[in-house]
Amino acid sequence: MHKEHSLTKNQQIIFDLIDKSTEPLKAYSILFNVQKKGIKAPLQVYRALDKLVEIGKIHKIESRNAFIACHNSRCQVAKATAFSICEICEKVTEISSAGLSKYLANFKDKDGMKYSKYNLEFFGLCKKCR
Amino acid sequence: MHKEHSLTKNQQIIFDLIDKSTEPLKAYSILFNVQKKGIKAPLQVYRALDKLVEIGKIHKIESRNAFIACHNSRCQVAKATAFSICEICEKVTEISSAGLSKYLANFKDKDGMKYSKYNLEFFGLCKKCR
DNA sequence: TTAGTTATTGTTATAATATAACATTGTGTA
DNA sequence: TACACAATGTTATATTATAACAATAACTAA
Ligand SMILES: [Zn+2]
Ligand SMILES: [Zn+2]
Ligand SMILES: [Zn+2]
Ligand SMILES: [Zn+2]
Repeated sequence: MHKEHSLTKNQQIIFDLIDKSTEPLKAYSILFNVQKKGIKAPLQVYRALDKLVEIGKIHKIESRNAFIACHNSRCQVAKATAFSICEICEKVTEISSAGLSKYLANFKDKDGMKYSKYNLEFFGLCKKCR
Repeated sequence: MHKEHSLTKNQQIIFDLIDKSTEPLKAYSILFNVQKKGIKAPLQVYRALDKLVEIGKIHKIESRNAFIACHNSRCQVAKATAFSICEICEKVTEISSAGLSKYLANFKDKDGMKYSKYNLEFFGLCKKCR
Protein backbone atom coordinates (compact mmCIF):
# COMPACT_ATOMS: atom_id res chain seq x y z
CA MET A 1 0.00 0.00 0.00
CA HIS A 2 1.33 3.40 -0.83
CA LYS A 3 1.37 6.10 1.75
CA GLU A 4 -1.05 8.74 0.53
CA HIS A 5 0.71 11.77 -0.81
CA SER A 6 -1.29 14.55 -2.30
CA LEU A 7 0.42 15.24 -5.56
CA THR A 8 1.09 18.73 -6.77
CA LYS A 9 -0.21 19.91 -10.11
CA ASN A 10 2.84 18.98 -12.16
CA GLN A 11 3.31 15.72 -10.30
CA GLN A 12 -0.32 14.79 -10.95
CA ILE A 13 -0.15 15.63 -14.65
CA ILE A 14 2.97 13.56 -15.11
CA PHE A 15 1.80 10.68 -12.96
CA ASP A 16 -1.48 10.48 -14.89
CA LEU A 17 0.40 10.26 -18.15
CA ILE A 18 2.71 7.50 -16.92
CA ASP A 19 -0.12 5.64 -15.23
CA LYS A 20 -2.22 5.56 -18.40
CA SER A 21 0.69 4.43 -20.54
CA THR A 22 1.06 0.79 -21.46
CA GLU A 23 4.81 1.15 -21.77
CA PRO A 24 7.59 2.85 -19.82
CA LEU A 25 7.94 6.49 -20.77
CA LYS A 26 11.13 8.46 -21.20
CA ALA A 27 11.56 11.88 -19.73
CA TYR A 28 11.64 13.80 -22.97
CA SER A 29 8.70 11.89 -24.36
CA ILE A 30 6.82 12.89 -21.22
CA LEU A 31 7.93 16.47 -21.73
CA PHE A 32 6.61 16.45 -25.27
CA ASN A 33 3.27 15.07 -24.12
CA VAL A 34 2.65 17.56 -21.34
CA GLN A 35 3.72 20.72 -23.10
CA LYS A 36 0.13 21.47 -23.97
CA LYS A 37 -0.59 21.43 -20.24
CA GLY A 38 1.98 24.12 -19.55
CA ILE A 39 4.99 22.06 -18.55
CA LYS A 40 7.64 23.45 -20.82
CA ALA A 41 11.07 22.58 -19.44
CA PRO A 42 12.95 19.33 -18.79
CA LEU A 43 13.59 20.31 -15.22
CA GLN A 44 9.90 20.49 -14.46
CA VAL A 45 9.58 16.93 -15.67
CA TYR A 46 12.64 15.63 -13.84
CA ARG A 47 11.56 17.26 -10.59
CA ALA A 48 8.18 15.61 -10.74
CA LEU A 49 9.74 12.27 -11.70
CA ASP A 50 12.20 12.45 -8.79
CA LYS A 51 9.39 13.07 -6.34
CA LEU A 52 7.15 10.37 -7.79
CA VAL A 53 10.00 7.85 -7.58
CA GLU A 54 10.75 8.94 -4.03
CA ILE A 55 7.20 8.35 -2.84
CA GLY A 56 6.92 5.10 -4.76
CA LYS A 57 4.23 6.02 -7.28
CA ILE A 58 6.53 5.26 -10.18
CA HIS A 59 9.75 3.34 -10.76
CA LYS A 60 12.68 4.01 -13.00
CA ILE A 61 13.72 1.20 -15.34
CA GLU A 62 17.44 1.85 -15.07
CA SER A 63 18.54 -0.09 -18.11
CA ARG A 64 16.10 1.88 -20.26
CA ASN A 65 16.08 5.31 -18.65
CA ALA A 66 12.33 5.11 -18.57
CA PHE A 67 9.57 5.36 -16.00
CA ILE A 68 6.63 3.11 -15.21
CA ALA A 69 3.79 3.42 -12.72
CA CYS A 70 3.88 1.07 -9.75
CA HIS A 71 1.19 -1.56 -9.87
CA ASN A 72 2.57 -3.76 -7.19
CA SER A 73 0.82 -3.69 -3.87
CA ARG A 74 3.75 -5.52 -2.33
CA CYS A 75 6.02 -2.68 -3.28
CA GLN A 76 6.32 -0.70 -0.09
CA VAL A 77 8.18 2.46 -0.87
CA ALA A 78 10.04 1.97 -4.07
CA LYS A 79 12.93 0.36 -2.28
CA ALA A 80 12.70 -3.12 -3.63
CA THR A 81 11.79 -3.51 -7.26
CA ALA A 82 11.87 -6.27 -9.85
CA PHE A 83 10.95 -6.17 -13.51
CA SER A 84 10.92 -8.38 -16.54
CA ILE A 85 11.90 -6.77 -19.81
CA CYS A 86 11.31 -8.18 -23.27
CA GLU A 87 14.39 -7.65 -25.39
CA ILE A 88 12.37 -7.54 -28.59
CA CYS A 89 9.21 -5.53 -27.95
CA GLU A 90 10.54 -3.82 -24.82
CA LYS A 91 7.45 -4.72 -22.83
CA VAL A 92 8.15 -4.20 -19.14
CA THR A 93 6.27 -5.84 -16.32
CA GLU A 94 6.70 -5.31 -12.60
CA ILE A 95 7.19 -8.62 -10.88
CA SER A 96 5.18 -9.21 -7.75
CA SER A 97 6.46 -12.36 -6.14
CA ALA A 98 6.37 -12.95 -2.41
CA GLY A 99 9.06 -15.58 -2.75
CA LEU A 100 11.41 -13.38 -4.71
CA SER A 101 11.04 -10.33 -2.52
CA LYS A 102 11.48 -12.42 0.59
CA TYR A 103 14.56 -14.10 -0.81
CA LEU A 104 16.18 -10.83 -1.80
CA ALA A 105 15.24 -8.99 1.37
CA ASN A 106 16.91 -11.75 3.35
CA PHE A 107 19.90 -12.20 1.09
CA LYS A 108 23.19 -11.70 2.89
CA ASP A 109 26.44 -11.08 1.06
CA LYS A 110 29.82 -12.58 1.95
CA ASP A 111 30.24 -10.13 4.82
CA GLY A 112 26.82 -10.94 6.21
CA MET A 113 25.44 -7.66 5.03
CA LYS A 114 21.69 -7.43 4.29
CA TYR A 115 20.16 -4.98 1.85
CA SER A 116 16.67 -3.59 2.13
CA LYS A 117 16.91 -1.77 -1.15
CA TYR A 118 17.51 -3.36 -4.51
CA ASN A 119 16.57 -3.26 -8.16
CA LEU A 120 16.38 -6.37 -10.29
CA GLU A 121 15.84 -6.43 -14.04
CA PHE A 122 15.24 -9.73 -15.83
CA PHE A 123 15.66 -9.91 -19.58
CA GLY A 124 14.12 -12.34 -22.00
CA LEU A 125 11.37 -12.69 -24.54
CA CYS A 126 7.75 -12.11 -23.63
CA LYS A 127 4.97 -14.54 -24.59
CA LYS A 128 4.17 -12.74 -27.80
CA CYS A 129 7.75 -12.48 -28.94
CA ARG A 130 8.73 -16.05 -28.29
CA MET B 1 35.87 -18.61 -16.83
CA HIS B 2 35.80 -16.18 -19.69
CA LYS B 3 36.20 -17.35 -23.23
CA GLU B 4 39.50 -15.97 -24.37
CA HIS B 5 39.09 -13.07 -26.70
CA SER B 6 42.10 -11.30 -28.01
CA LEU B 7 41.35 -7.69 -27.44
CA THR B 8 42.07 -5.08 -30.04
CA LYS B 9 44.26 -2.12 -29.27
CA ASN B 10 41.51 0.24 -28.13
CA GLN B 11 39.71 -2.50 -26.25
CA GLN B 12 42.90 -3.42 -24.43
CA ILE B 13 43.73 0.16 -23.47
CA ILE B 14 40.27 0.73 -22.10
CA PHE B 15 40.02 -2.63 -20.37
CA ASP B 16 43.37 -2.09 -18.66
CA LEU B 17 42.19 1.25 -17.33
CA ILE B 18 38.94 -0.16 -15.98
CA ASP B 19 40.64 -3.24 -14.59
CA LYS B 20 43.18 -1.21 -12.64
CA SER B 21 40.55 1.12 -11.26
CA THR B 22 39.23 0.60 -7.75
CA GLU B 23 35.93 2.20 -8.66
CA PRO B 24 33.51 2.05 -11.58
CA LEU B 25 34.53 4.40 -14.36
CA LYS B 26 32.27 6.55 -16.49
CA ALA B 27 32.67 6.76 -20.24
CA TYR B 28 33.84 10.35 -20.40
CA SER B 29 36.22 9.87 -17.52
CA ILE B 30 37.68 6.95 -19.47
CA LEU B 31 37.88 9.14 -22.55
CA PHE B 32 39.78 11.78 -20.63
CA ASN B 33 42.21 9.19 -19.31
CA VAL B 34 43.03 7.57 -22.63
CA GLN B 35 43.39 10.65 -24.77
CA LYS B 36 47.14 10.57 -24.29
CA LYS B 37 47.06 7.09 -25.84
CA GLY B 38 45.39 8.36 -28.98
CA ILE B 39 41.74 7.63 -28.27
CA LYS B 40 40.16 10.97 -28.96
CA ALA B 41 36.43 10.53 -29.54
CA PRO B 42 33.53 9.30 -27.37
CA LEU B 43 32.55 6.78 -29.99
CA GLN B 44 35.89 5.04 -29.77
CA VAL B 45 35.30 4.59 -26.07
CA TYR B 46 31.69 3.48 -26.40
CA ARG B 47 32.57 0.95 -29.08
CA ALA B 48 35.22 -0.62 -26.92
CA LEU B 49 32.90 -0.61 -23.92
CA ASP B 50 30.12 -2.28 -25.90
CA LYS B 51 32.44 -5.03 -27.01
CA LEU B 52 33.94 -5.54 -23.56
CA VAL B 53 30.47 -5.81 -22.07
CA GLU B 54 29.43 -8.22 -24.79
CA ILE B 55 32.30 -10.60 -24.13
CA GLY B 56 31.91 -10.30 -20.37
CA LYS B 57 35.19 -8.62 -19.47
CA ILE B 58 33.37 -5.68 -17.91
CA HIS B 59 29.88 -4.92 -16.65
CA LYS B 60 27.82 -1.78 -16.76
CA ILE B 61 26.42 -0.53 -13.47
CA GLU B 62 23.13 0.67 -14.88
CA SER B 63 22.08 2.87 -12.01
CA ARG B 64 25.38 4.72 -12.22
CA ASN B 65 26.19 4.69 -15.93
CA ALA B 66 29.59 3.35 -15.05
CA PHE B 67 31.73 0.35 -15.91
CA ILE B 68 33.59 -2.15 -13.76
CA ALA B 69 35.82 -5.09 -14.62
CA CYS B 70 34.43 -8.53 -13.99
CA HIS B 71 36.10 -10.34 -11.13
CA ASN B 72 33.59 -13.06 -10.75
CA SER B 73 34.60 -16.45 -12.03
CA ARG B 74 30.99 -17.58 -11.76
CA CYS B 75 30.00 -14.92 -14.22
CA GLN B 76 29.74 -16.83 -17.47
CA VAL B 77 29.12 -14.32 -20.20
CA ALA B 78 27.86 -11.16 -18.65
CA LYS B 79 24.32 -12.39 -18.68
CA ALA B 80 23.69 -12.67 -14.99
CA THR B 81 25.12 -9.97 -12.79
CA ALA B 82 24.68 -8.81 -9.22
CA PHE B 83 26.28 -5.90 -7.40
CA SER B 84 26.20 -4.17 -4.08
CA ILE B 85 26.45 -0.40 -4.13
CA CYS B 86 27.22 1.83 -1.17
CA GLU B 87 24.96 4.85 -1.26
CA ILE B 88 27.49 7.02 0.54
CA CYS B 89 30.94 6.24 -0.87
CA GLU B 90 29.64 4.63 -4.08
CA LYS B 91 31.82 1.58 -3.61
CA VAL B 92 30.61 -1.15 -5.93
CA THR B 93 31.28 -4.85 -5.44
CA GLU B 94 30.32 -7.70 -7.72
CA ILE B 95 28.47 -10.34 -5.78
CA SER B 96 29.52 -13.92 -6.32
CA SER B 97 27.01 -16.14 -4.62
CA ALA B 98 26.19 -19.61 -5.85
CA GLY B 99 22.92 -19.51 -3.97
CA LEU B 100 21.82 -16.19 -5.41
CA SER B 101 22.71 -17.01 -8.99
CA LYS B 102 21.03 -20.36 -8.72
CA TYR B 103 17.90 -18.83 -7.23
CA LEU B 104 17.65 -16.17 -9.91
CA ALA B 105 18.48 -18.48 -12.78
CA ASN B 106 15.66 -20.73 -11.66
CA PHE B 107 13.19 -18.02 -10.83
CA LYS B 108 9.94 -18.30 -12.76
CA ASP B 109 7.47 -15.45 -13.05
CA LYS B 110 3.68 -15.73 -12.86
CA ASP B 111 3.54 -17.07 -16.39
CA GLY B 112 6.17 -19.69 -15.69
CA MET B 113 8.74 -17.81 -17.67
CA LYS B 114 12.42 -18.32 -16.79
CA TYR B 115 15.10 -15.73 -17.42
CA SER B 116 18.72 -16.55 -18.04
CA LYS B 117 19.72 -12.92 -18.16
CA TYR B 118 19.33 -10.46 -15.34
CA ASN B 119 20.94 -7.57 -13.53
CA LEU B 120 20.56 -7.03 -9.82
CA GLU B 121 21.77 -3.99 -7.92
CA PHE B 122 21.62 -3.95 -4.12
CA PHE B 123 21.90 -0.64 -2.29
CA GLY B 124 23.04 -0.01 1.24
CA LEU B 125 25.98 1.16 3.28
CA CYS B 126 29.35 -0.52 3.06
CA LYS B 127 31.34 -1.56 6.14
CA LYS B 128 33.28 1.67 6.27
CA CYS B 129 30.26 3.89 5.88
CA ARG B 130 28.11 2.23 8.48
C1' DT C 1 -3.24 38.52 10.69
C1' DT C 2 1.47 38.74 9.69
C1' DA C 3 6.03 37.66 9.25
C1' DG C 4 9.04 33.83 8.64
C1' DT C 5 9.90 29.45 6.54
C1' DT C 6 9.78 25.87 3.29
C1' DA C 7 8.20 23.50 -0.91
C1' DT C 8 7.11 24.08 -5.47
C1' DT C 9 7.36 26.27 -9.82
C1' DG C 10 9.29 28.79 -13.80
C1' DT C 11 13.16 29.87 -16.79
C1' DT C 12 17.60 29.93 -19.10
C1' DA C 13 21.65 27.81 -19.77
C1' DT C 14 24.66 24.02 -19.73
C1' DA C 15 26.59 19.46 -18.40
C1' DA C 16 26.81 14.58 -19.09
C1' DT C 17 25.71 10.48 -21.64
C1' DA C 18 25.21 8.22 -26.05
C1' DT C 19 24.54 7.40 -31.12
C1' DA C 20 24.29 8.42 -36.46
C1' DA C 21 26.64 8.55 -40.60
C1' DC C 22 30.32 7.89 -43.42
C1' DA C 23 35.16 7.34 -44.83
C1' DT C 24 39.30 4.63 -43.95
C1' DT C 25 42.25 1.05 -42.45
C1' DG C 26 43.43 -3.39 -40.91
C1' DT C 27 42.87 -8.58 -40.72
C1' DG C 28 41.70 -13.04 -42.06
C1' DT C 29 40.81 -16.14 -45.73
C1' DA C 30 39.73 -18.36 -50.16
C1' DT D 1 45.17 -11.29 -55.32
C1' DA D 2 40.49 -10.22 -54.20
C1' DC D 3 36.88 -10.50 -51.17
C1' DA D 4 34.55 -10.10 -46.82
C1' DC D 5 34.36 -8.36 -42.46
C1' DA D 6 35.84 -6.16 -38.17
C1' DA D 7 37.82 -2.27 -36.19
C1' DT D 8 39.12 2.51 -36.40
C1' DG D 9 38.93 7.53 -37.15
C1' DT D 10 36.23 11.69 -37.54
C1' DT D 11 32.56 15.09 -37.46
C1' DA D 12 28.25 16.10 -36.12
C1' DT D 13 24.25 15.46 -33.44
C1' DA D 14 20.84 13.23 -30.37
C1' DT D 15 19.46 12.09 -25.79
C1' DT D 16 19.47 12.36 -20.85
C1' DA D 17 20.09 15.17 -16.80
C1' DT D 18 21.46 19.06 -13.69
C1' DA D 19 23.09 24.00 -12.15
C1' DA D 20 21.76 28.42 -10.84
C1' DC D 21 18.65 31.73 -9.69
C1' DA D 22 14.12 34.22 -9.50
C1' DA D 23 9.27 34.06 -8.48
C1' DT D 24 5.11 31.91 -6.24
C1' DA D 25 2.48 29.24 -3.43
C1' DA D 26 1.63 26.71 0.88
C1' DC D 27 2.53 26.04 5.64
C1' DT D 28 3.76 27.59 10.63
C1' DA D 29 4.04 30.00 14.58
C1' DA D 30 3.73 34.29 17.13
ZN1 LIG E 1 6.22 -1.09 -7.50
ZN1 LIG F 1 8.03 -9.01 -26.47
ZN1 LIG G 1 31.13 -10.60 -13.67
ZN1 LIG H 1 30.65 3.23 1.64
